[in-house]
Amino acid sequence: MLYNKNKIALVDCNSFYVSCERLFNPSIAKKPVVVLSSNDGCVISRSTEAKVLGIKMGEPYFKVKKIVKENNVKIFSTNFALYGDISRRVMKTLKQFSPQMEIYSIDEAFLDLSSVKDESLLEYGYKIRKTILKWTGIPTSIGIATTKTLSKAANYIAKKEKSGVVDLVNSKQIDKLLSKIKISEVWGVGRQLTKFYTKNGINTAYDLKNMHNGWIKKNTNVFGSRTVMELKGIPCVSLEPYQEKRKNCCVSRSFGKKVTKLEELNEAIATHCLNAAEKIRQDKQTIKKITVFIRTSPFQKDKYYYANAKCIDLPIRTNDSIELVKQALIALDSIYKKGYKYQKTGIIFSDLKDANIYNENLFSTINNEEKRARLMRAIDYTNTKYGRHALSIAQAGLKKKWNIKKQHSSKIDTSCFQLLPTVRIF
DNA sequence: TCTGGGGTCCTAGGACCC
DNA sequence: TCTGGGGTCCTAGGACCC
Repeated sequence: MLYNKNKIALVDCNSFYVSCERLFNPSIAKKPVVVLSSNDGCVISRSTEAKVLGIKMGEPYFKVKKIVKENNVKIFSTNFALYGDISRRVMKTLKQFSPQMEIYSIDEAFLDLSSVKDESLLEYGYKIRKTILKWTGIPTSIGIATTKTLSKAANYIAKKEKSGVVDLVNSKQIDKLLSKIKISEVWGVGRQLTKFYTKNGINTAYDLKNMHNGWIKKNTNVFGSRTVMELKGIPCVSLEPYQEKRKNCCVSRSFGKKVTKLEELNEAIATHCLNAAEKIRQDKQTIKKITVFIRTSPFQKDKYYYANAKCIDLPIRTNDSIELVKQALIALDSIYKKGYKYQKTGIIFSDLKDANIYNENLFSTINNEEKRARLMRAIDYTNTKYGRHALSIAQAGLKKKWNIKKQHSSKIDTSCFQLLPTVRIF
């Protein structure tokens, strides 16, 4: 039988956000470092040294403040402009190693290595790793296997090994390695499935691999079934080299401090709406549905808790900021209740389609449609050239008192000339 | 005091039709 | 008194990912 085995590598950047901060700050190399989520809320990236101190992924910052202080852990607020740019460089470098590549997230990508000989896979992995480190300064781990799920597992092992590369394609050690992986660490097994599997005595990736398909199908869904097949080495999830356009677009933020007034919520929603509209225009898309949601802190689940959302089905598809803000504010007004301390608000655009599909709107309610499209282009152009929010609309407000907290930002942006780090030579 | 943001896919159940 | 069966489509909510 002539049969081409899949060979898939998963390349994953180590502690990606921390590594990005370290690029321009040699003094924090080998020190405990964490990066916080938006609003300095949770820990979302940790250096190895910080992990050793017991700081957990996703933990609220206020809960680890003591450890941070006692151990002089370096803290950074998120700087997505920086991480996004470094990510682009990593991906561009990676692309040279395989024409078939799927960018899976900001810090990882699947590579099709089917054209590499079995015996050369490990060596090829080392070469990729070395090149990425040399060209971008970012350390990576690489797992190579015959399915995506197995390459994820290989990557998990690689993260713990000094060499940083693990090849399972011809390995006789697969079962031994899989039995070292806790069930909760398997790709596709989240909190609920972990609970269910452990209850049924399935504690490792190896245990799961050996389950009968019938039992899995009966007790879980197609997802669960797929994961087990992939662990057995049968590919069920294919590599997707072409990035499809998004189907939804969401912009939401927690407030820097609690908000009670409708006027401030209006500003926030208008601001989020403008950001989301800019994104979909960039992708040349239009939308049909718009959802606005507000909520108080979910950690206060009593009479002080309130959450609500309103979805508006637009009469015509559009990506016009002014029209979208108008509709969003109507939606917000319908769900706003006085007397609550709001913690977060956001906007979701759904039913996205390519703009050129519905170019002509027979019953357009927006007058001078062509003129408005030109206005949007002018706004986008100005904001690209002179910085975000250079041109906005009045409803988005100027003071933005509700805006997020960001107390520890490195303020470096490698895609903006003014925010490049400077080097002084004495 | 202080708990992120942005996605995808699946499923159950309701609305609706004949 | 007795109230079908089968299909599609849509939506909200849940689970998962990083």
